Amino acid sequence: MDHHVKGGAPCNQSSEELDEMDLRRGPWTVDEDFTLINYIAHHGEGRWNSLARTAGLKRTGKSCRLRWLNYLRPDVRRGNITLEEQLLILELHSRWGNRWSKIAQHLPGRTDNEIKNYWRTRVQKHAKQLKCDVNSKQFKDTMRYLWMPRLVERIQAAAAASGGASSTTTTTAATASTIAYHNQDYNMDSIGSGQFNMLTQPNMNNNCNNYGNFQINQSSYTTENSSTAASSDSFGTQVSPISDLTDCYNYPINQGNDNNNTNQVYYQPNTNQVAYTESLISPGGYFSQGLNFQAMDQDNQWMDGGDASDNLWDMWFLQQQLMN
DNA sequence: AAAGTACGCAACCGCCCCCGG
DNA sequence: GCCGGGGGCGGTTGCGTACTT
Repeated sequence: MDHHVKGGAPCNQSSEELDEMDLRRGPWTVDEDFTLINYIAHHGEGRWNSLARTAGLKRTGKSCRLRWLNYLRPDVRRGNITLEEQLLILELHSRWGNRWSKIAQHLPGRTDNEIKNYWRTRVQKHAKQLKCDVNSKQFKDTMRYLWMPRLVERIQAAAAASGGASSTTTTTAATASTIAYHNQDYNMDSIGSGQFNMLTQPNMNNNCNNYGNFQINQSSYTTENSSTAASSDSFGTQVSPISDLTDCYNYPINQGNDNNNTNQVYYQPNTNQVAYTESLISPGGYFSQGLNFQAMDQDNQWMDGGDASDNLWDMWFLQQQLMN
């Protein structure tokens, strides 16, 4: 698609100027991407307005910057938000609110835009379903006491299922949790490092599936034998690349992240061993309110792909918790 | 099969801050 | 101190696609 939309002047430029300069808006073409990449490869980034002019791009500097940062950067990661990343986003958002760029700094390769989109499309959706404000204490408590512990359970379960983790699903309360987050090396064999190598592929998921190696060294969560957590991840040994908050209460697992736009240009990320350590969990533990998730797991397939009645039950339960 | 709806996400917009002249 | 350009950030929009009826 080749939009050539006019109107809506960017900063400091009138629409007449835009017309005069024949600036383009809308989706970027492969040629434009290539031009931008090559220019930055030779001249570096920054001074975006002059960059756009010098490179011959009929785009605003802001548009170039955004395209580069959110899409073309070699180390940018897009696609499935892992369970670990979801947990991080929830935690960091509870700390900082809508400070997307700040949150993004703690998720290597993720952009503020993607995190913001995730929050709006996933988290806010659930707040809406629960008929409460996303900024309300009730909703924050729901995240803290329901969703985040479940995410941790699933992370642990996935790690245990993979056979490479020493953690168990039975843990005791501890003072703090330290989560080490390591990127795996990306396969650069086919593309050669240090250059901008373009490859067109239907999606990037293959590059992301094994991305997270999320270790929970200590846990504040008391989950005990969570059979559901172990079985809820239909993707077996991997930390599910396809998941979101929906399956925290029996909504069908989102099969989104289609990224099937074969016209787009993707890059193999070349992030190498980006280590992240963050003390995430507050000493009090998420289960301080004594919610019996195990019982819910067994009786109601908590977080699993239940049927409609399960959904209703879970919604009812959540609302009861919010009432308390 | 077609129409309607919901969803995900790339891109844009406007505001703001910083910094150099 | 003022001004203008560059850049960052959060909010919003609109399109393509998946899903539902």
